[in-house]
Amino acid sequence: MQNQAIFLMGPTAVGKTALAMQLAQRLPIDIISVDSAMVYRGLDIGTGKPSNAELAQFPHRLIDICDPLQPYSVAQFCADANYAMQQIWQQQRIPLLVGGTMLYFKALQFGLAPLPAADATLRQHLSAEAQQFGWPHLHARLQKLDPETAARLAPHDAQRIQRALEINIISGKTLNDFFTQQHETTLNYEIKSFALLPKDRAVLHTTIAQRFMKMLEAGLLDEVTALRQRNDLNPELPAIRCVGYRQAWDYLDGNCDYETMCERAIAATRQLAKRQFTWLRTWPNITKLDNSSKNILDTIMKSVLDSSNN
RNA sequence: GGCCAGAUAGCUCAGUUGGUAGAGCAGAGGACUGAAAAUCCUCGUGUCGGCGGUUCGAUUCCGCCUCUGGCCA
Repeated sequence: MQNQAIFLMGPTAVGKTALAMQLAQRLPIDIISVDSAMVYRGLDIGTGKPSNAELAQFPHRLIDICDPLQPYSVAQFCADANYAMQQIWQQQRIPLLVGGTMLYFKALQFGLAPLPAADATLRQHLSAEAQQFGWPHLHARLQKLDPETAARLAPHDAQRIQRALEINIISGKTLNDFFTQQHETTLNYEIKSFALLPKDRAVLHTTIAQRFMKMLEAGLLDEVTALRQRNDLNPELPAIRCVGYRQAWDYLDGNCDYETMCERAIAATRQLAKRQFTWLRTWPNITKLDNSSKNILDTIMKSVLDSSNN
């Protein structure tokens, strides 16, 4: 029997976590979180992490594995997730990968090129240079070092220009040099992919707004205040750039009023959901499920049990 | 009640020396290889508050009205 894994994707606030726990109650599965924000310790309320009680009943791997001071990465995720899946199969169980970080799913399923790792010092230098001369200036520099990549990047795409330069400076090679080394990954397991989607966008938008208000009631600002009191974190860090945390941090800096902070955080959440829709719209071999329909559990369980019997 | 300032895109506002208008935000679509809850690209027709007047032509000038601020009574 071939190993199998269940991938459960979907935009923020559709109910992925609740569904995952329902499945865990009915099937021999272990949950792996696919979420670039839940990896950080101390970011609980704003990331919609399951409660301690829920985590005790349904343990999630890859939650609370990283300090907010240290950036997590897609490559680290692939290593961690593959390791976790091996463990789960050894126990004769099925991994359920659930979350909304679509790049992580993509990298896990389709692989990554053997690129050099991030270099914090080099990034600092490049950022300082960009601060002074602007990203178009660095884009022009990339044009000389790696014209192919420069051609497909916009002059203000700070993050990708920085990464492309970083790779070139460290290795002397272009991005395409690495991409051609990337051979198609052959997975030793079968993936069952599901997308949990809302029946319509307006409903999701309402849920998103209500959910943020509940997060505030649950003490989101206290949580952010505690992070600020560490004195070693700053808004440039990936953890503090997370939706909700970034806006709350800015509010606590005194840069906007409470109402504006709420509006911005909710809008940022909607925009996150929109980007997740874009990934999902053309995702290959995926079963799309309406989160308001009754037989979601049956659909997934039938699909999983069918392959187990083959 | 009188005076003044406003009324323009879903929101905040700019503008047209009279030729039917454009930014930011929101929204929509898209891209995405070690920061991805990130980063970036594309998309702007709306009785220019209402009714009249002047004019070849009014969102723009004039009058009245409605509404919203502010000041004076």
